[in-house]
Amino acid sequence: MSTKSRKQLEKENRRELILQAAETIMASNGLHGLSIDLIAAETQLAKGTIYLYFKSKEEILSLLSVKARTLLFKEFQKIERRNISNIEKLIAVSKTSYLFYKKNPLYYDLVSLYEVNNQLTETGEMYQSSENITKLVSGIADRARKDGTLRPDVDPLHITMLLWGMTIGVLQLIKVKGSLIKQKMNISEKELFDSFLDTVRNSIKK
Amino acid sequence: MSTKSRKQLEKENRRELILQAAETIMASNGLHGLSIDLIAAETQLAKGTIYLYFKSKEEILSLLSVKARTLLFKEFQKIERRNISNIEKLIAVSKTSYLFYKKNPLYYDLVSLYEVNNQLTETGEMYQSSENITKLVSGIADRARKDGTLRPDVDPLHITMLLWGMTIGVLQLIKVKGSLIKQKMNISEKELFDSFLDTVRNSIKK
Amino acid sequence: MSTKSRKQLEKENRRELILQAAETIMASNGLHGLSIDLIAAETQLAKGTIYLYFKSKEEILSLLSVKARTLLFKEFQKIERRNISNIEKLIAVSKTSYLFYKKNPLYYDLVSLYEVNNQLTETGEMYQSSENITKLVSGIADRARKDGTLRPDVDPLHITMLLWGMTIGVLQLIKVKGSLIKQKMNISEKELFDSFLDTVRNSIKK
Amino acid sequence: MSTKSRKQLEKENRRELILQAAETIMASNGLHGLSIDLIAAETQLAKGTIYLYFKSKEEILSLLSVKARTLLFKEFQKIERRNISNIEKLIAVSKTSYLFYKKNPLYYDLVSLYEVNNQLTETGEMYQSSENITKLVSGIADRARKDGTLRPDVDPLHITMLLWGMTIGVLQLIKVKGSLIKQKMNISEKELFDSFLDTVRNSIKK
DNA sequence: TATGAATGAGAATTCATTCAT
DNA sequence: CATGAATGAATTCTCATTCAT
Repeated sequence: MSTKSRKQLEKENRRELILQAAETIMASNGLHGLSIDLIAAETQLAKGTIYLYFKSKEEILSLLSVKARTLLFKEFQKIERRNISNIEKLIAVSKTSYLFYKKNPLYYDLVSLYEVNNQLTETGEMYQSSENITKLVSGIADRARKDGTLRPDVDPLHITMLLWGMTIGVLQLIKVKGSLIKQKMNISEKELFDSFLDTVRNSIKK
Repeated sequence: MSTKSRKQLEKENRRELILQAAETIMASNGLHGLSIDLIAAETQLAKGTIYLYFKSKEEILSLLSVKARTLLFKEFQKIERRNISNIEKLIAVSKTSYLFYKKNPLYYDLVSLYEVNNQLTETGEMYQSSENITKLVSGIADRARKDGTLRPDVDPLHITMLLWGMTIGVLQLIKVKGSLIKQKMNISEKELFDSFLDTVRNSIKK
Repeated sequence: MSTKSRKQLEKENRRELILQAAETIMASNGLHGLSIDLIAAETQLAKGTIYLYFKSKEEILSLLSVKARTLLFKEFQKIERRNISNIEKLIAVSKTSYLFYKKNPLYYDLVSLYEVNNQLTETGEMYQSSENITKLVSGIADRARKDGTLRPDVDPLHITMLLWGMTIGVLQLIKVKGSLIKQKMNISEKELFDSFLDTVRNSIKK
Repeated sequence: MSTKSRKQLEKENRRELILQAAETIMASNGLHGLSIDLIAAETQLAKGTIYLYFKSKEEILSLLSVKARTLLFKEFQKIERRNISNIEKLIAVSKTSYLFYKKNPLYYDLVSLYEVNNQLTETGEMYQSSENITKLVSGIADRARKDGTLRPDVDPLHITMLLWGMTIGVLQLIKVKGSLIKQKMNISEKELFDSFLDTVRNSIKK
């Protein structure tokens, strides 16, 4: 489809290399532990070189955030192809988010970074990646409404947003307090999240 | 119970003074706008003095977070005294969180700071303040279970944690994306949050 | 006189292209707004290529300074052809400098750059362009001396240098403080410069 | 008059130390050769310490510029007390500038820094120091007008500004081209400047 | 010749924390 | 207890110049 010159490809490789390094660093230092110095050290590149490929640190974060959302989006697309009811697809959106978080904690952080931090300004691309997810989920919700599996008093667009918000919130809870909950209440992450899914199901299923 | 010496009391006054200053600063500069320099300026104390009362900037944030939770806890206590069904009290927990967020954005940020940021380590006091809320809410949930207004398949402890997680998540969503949602989907904050309350109600009411 | 090979000519074209680009950039960004990166972008040449034609950024500035002086020199040549007394021609040198400054602020900056900044080292070519102006002006001064219109106690060579120095100084004053002078003292640029011309006339006219 | 606490004095000493260091550096590296790093090295202070005393590098430059102007101003004040005609006092302003430049080339650069560079914004203090000089000189010019020694067609305010501009210009010329002029034209700095003084005298003396 | 990726030494500024007084 | 001067590592970003291809 796209015929890229060798130059172009090499450039993209470098970008990818740098993004990889940024991921590695964030994976061990946390989102806020990223600095250009560390990226330079990790990639064995000069500091200035980083700026040949990205115009600012924020751009790097942005792109990783988009990447993470895109990956999540792809997971969501797989749901669409499953042979389950639309209402179960909605539930699957939450479930998939959970699995995504378990598999890629860093990516999950990146997805929620811009959901949680209102200092940063979303770029067009970021907005787009967010929009894609919204559209996909609201599509499912619409169909669930039409096939009568969604409670009639639930607005498809509202539940789309709420599902996202609630899921992010519960995952944060698990992430930050998970071990405490396990220890003090003897509730495992898995159990708690399953309860969440039941809760959601109860609230939206006709 | 505890007989505090004059010194002890003075020490606590100073601590209070410093915390107040920190609040004032954050109220106008945002959570990230807090610095020890600014606290020193605001309190007219020397920078070193701050460190006599608090071992780090993080401790100050911790304590304010505790304070914020305590305030929220007090709001929750008022719910207990209301003449509504236990199930409605559970809903009221979410609703109260929303009102609290609208009234005290700073406190709300402080409450969620440690829910959202896993770099920071919770102190015993912080844990306690969190525990208080949990106990209060789970108490309501237990009673709702006993009086039969809570769905029998909903675990009171589970729903306690989930309610908290979901609420925080939806409030974050509103906070960060609220204006976008209004603009693109023409859904007001209030509407969305009301939908959330309905959603919760649907999912827990027998 | 000089028979240049095609290569030589092409090389000169490239140099010219680069110098043009530098001018364009400085015209919109100011003298300090020039960078090799921008020149490369403007010329569509690679950064390294610039260094094949000029050994440093400083050389480019030097040459533009020469060009600017050459342009000024040409303006001065027109004075020679005018049908006015030699003493008035000397005054016209200052006047012309003012008009040149108003018309080409960038060129004027370039002319004075090396008059004002002693970090930079003048090249032979730069010296020559400066020399040309000096010779032209001192020629006028000599003739003014011979035809008796120049005060006899004024050394032609001295006044040549001084006229240049004073003019540059007054133009700098106008450039940097012009608006302040207008505002605080209500003296317009034009008025001030006319006073300067009168001052000069007074001091050199017999 | 002013009773300063020991603290205050020490603080001022530190500021003075830093300013001294800045001067030393600029004296050897030129005005543009100043950096916070170098100041830190020269003073044996940490970089951050510099910022305890000055809010920015620009403030340091500003203050040195003010200092230089103030020194020059003091020299000008001595002129007022001399027993010479007002017209000769005006000439003495130029002469004094020359001597000041010869004695303190760096200070001279600092005085002209803001006369020559329109990037920088003058602070109130800077403006004041400039104003002081202007007032002093225009006072002399006014008196020269009143006692009839100033040409009646010369506006005192105009000549005040022009004298300053012309002097700066001629000193720049001497500074940048002085050795060249000596070499090529065999005119010494001193001679040239004396010619300048004659020129000024011719133009303003009745 | 031409390229342009890579360099890396700066640059200014911030700020939590320490420690001698 | 109280001070506040001092620290210095960290941070982001720039840009003239070089050099392998």
